[in-house]
Amino acid sequence: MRGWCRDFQRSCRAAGIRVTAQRLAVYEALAADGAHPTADALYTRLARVMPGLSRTTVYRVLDSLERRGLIRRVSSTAGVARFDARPEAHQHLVCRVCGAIVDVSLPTFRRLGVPRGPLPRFVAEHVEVQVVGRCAACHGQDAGGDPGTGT
Amino acid sequence: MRGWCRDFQRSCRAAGIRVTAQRLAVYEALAADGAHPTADALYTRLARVMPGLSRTTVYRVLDSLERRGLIRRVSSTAGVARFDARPEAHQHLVCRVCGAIVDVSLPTFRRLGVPRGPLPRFVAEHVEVQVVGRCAACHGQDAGGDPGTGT
DNA sequence: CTAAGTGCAAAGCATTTGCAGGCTT
DNA sequence: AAGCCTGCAAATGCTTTGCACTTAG
Repeated sequence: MRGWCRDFQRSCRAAGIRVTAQRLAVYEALAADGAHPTADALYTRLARVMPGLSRTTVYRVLDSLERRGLIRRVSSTAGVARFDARPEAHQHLVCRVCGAIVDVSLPTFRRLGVPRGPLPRFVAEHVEVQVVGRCAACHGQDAGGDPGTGT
Repeated sequence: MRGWCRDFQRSCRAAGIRVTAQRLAVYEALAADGAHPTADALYTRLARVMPGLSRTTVYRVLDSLERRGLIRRVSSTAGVARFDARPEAHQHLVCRVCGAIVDVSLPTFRRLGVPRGPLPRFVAEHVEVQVVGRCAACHGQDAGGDPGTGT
């Protein structure tokens, strides 16, 4: 219940960025949320406990952490950015209607790493696997609506 | 050089949507472009040959085709929507800096289909595999800039 | 004929940027 | 002390919506 904090501070120093209350807060909130929150979701949650926090800062913090590889921006079919602090390899179920993202661990993909073959002028960093479809709430529609909350 | 047209018309009828000049044009332009163009890129290209075409229409056409499954919205880490008309299974190299998407065919993933295991209240439609990293133009930066054009 | 599709202009959100302080190092 | 970070407000950029007209079926 305290380890992540020291680890995170170490990571920040190693990455050459300063340890600020905002970075700590955003990282903790993200790590505690398994639903791949959006920047705005994190802001809303944090603003309650950290008045004065700016939405801009949340965006900037997420951006800087992603640049140093401390968190990931998960790719999605919806237009809003979603983030992930979980380092372990896992796959995503993404609903093409409401954009919800759920973690899964599919044995078939579990041990597939970054392909070692010659990639055309490209530096591979990691592989993302997404099962695209429709979640329970969105089953029935073809797409376009927003029946689920996506959380 | 004419087959796609009749096939597309048939698909539209089967999907219950009308065959219009705009739909034909957008679909043809998308199918002819291997770079996973954005809605705006398609609009710009088409506006030259089809004056009066509206950007709104391009968005709406892409949306309706995606809803019926005639094309796909490819998931990406960047904020702009990119589309794909290629039905064959393939994987994507996505640059996390400039958002460029390149097709690849990785033997390891080639024959991996939608997992048949019990997915938690989810209707799986297809699987997407992305190798995230940095393209040649963006190598050197950590992220954030826009050195490449992404096309 | 009639409902789906289109164009235009304006609105809507998510995200970014400029600038003046504030706080980590 | 120096410069990275933050907050605020305004700007940007992609995408959607309202409305009246057009056109495929």
